[in-house]
Amino acid sequence: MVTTAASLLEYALLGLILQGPASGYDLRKLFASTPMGTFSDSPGAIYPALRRLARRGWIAAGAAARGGRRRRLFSATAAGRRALGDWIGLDPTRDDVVRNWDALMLRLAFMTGNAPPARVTAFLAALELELLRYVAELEAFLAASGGALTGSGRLAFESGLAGYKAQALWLRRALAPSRKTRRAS
Amino acid sequence: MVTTAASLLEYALLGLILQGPASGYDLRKLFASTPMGTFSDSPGAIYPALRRLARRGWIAAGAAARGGRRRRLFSATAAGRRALGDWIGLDPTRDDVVRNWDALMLRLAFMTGNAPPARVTAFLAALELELLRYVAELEAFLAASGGALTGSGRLAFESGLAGYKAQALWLRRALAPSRKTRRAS
DNA sequence: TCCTCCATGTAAAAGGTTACATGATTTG
DNA sequence: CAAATCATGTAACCTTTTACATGGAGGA
Repeated sequence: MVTTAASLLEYALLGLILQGPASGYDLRKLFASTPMGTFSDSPGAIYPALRRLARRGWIAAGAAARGGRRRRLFSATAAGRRALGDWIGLDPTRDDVVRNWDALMLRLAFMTGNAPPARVTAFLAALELELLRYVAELEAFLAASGGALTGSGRLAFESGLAGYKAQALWLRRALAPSRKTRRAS
Repeated sequence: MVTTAASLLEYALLGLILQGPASGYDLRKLFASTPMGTFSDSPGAIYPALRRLARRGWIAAGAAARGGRRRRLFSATAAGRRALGDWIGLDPTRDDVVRNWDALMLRLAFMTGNAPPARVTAFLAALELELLRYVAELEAFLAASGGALTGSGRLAFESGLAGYKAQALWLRRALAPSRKTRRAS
């Protein structure tokens, strides 16, 4: 069964709710006060997204009434857990690397606890492959037509390249333990 | 006069057209075959965006008919040049760093040729300030509640941090020449 | 009581994605 | 001539942004 994909915000909300029931307001605060701040904390995005998740049957609202204050606590359903698992199971593509890096990192962030531990290293290894391929592409571009880059244009390009290379280094470090294990075994 | 902001895609198109007249197809090919590939090359995005730019008076379509093939060549207007200059003149904010890094790099890329050379170093210096501030925030978060980060969650966080640190390093390198000059003067 | 924060929502507008449509022109 | 490519577009759908709206709870 292939469930149609949800938006990145929806997956972010689903993943957070899977770590424990939460209200829309809780989630907004989370986005406003943690490194998850890359997501918008605007109610006009979050409440409709929660409703969509509920309509899909991935989360469900429980009656709260704790303390008397009006609050809608959402919990994840079994279908929700499965949906996140499916999403996490997607392999990184070139397009992910170029245009959806955020989605890759969100999938990674939610892996522990929602997928078998081996999934993490498999994901990282596949990501390293795609990333190194793309870095090679960028360097080929630089070699071929880098001379045409003007002053600040070149700077911007170098910023991008430096960013991708830093991720490659991070990946090598993150994969080092598992590689050592494999070599030793 | 404050012109209302345009979308990032619109600024990308405007900046490219400022470097020389281009058709929608030219721009699509550019997005499909260069590191500008972070932008979508879908006609459903580009052609409407070009029409919006034309309606604003930032670009204008010239009759082409070169070779007989049907092509609409767009050229930038004086108003377009001014609009891009205004946009480039915006200083980097925290929000830019956290959620609009792409826009920052696009502004930087278009600076040479569309703004006085001093603008580049001023921009980079302001960016360095915001970036270092944000990196400090992230490290404070790690120190305060980093223990709560689960396995793969921690990895994702570290990836982000590594990325920002790499940009900080890139910025220091990019600013090194101008700092040396200032020290010497 | 007044103000602030908690908490949830709605409505309009705009932009992008996806998919489809259409013709002209090279190229094999 | 057929197929691929050039070149431009349109329409439906979905999500996000922005701004506004509402009402209860708690503190000064």
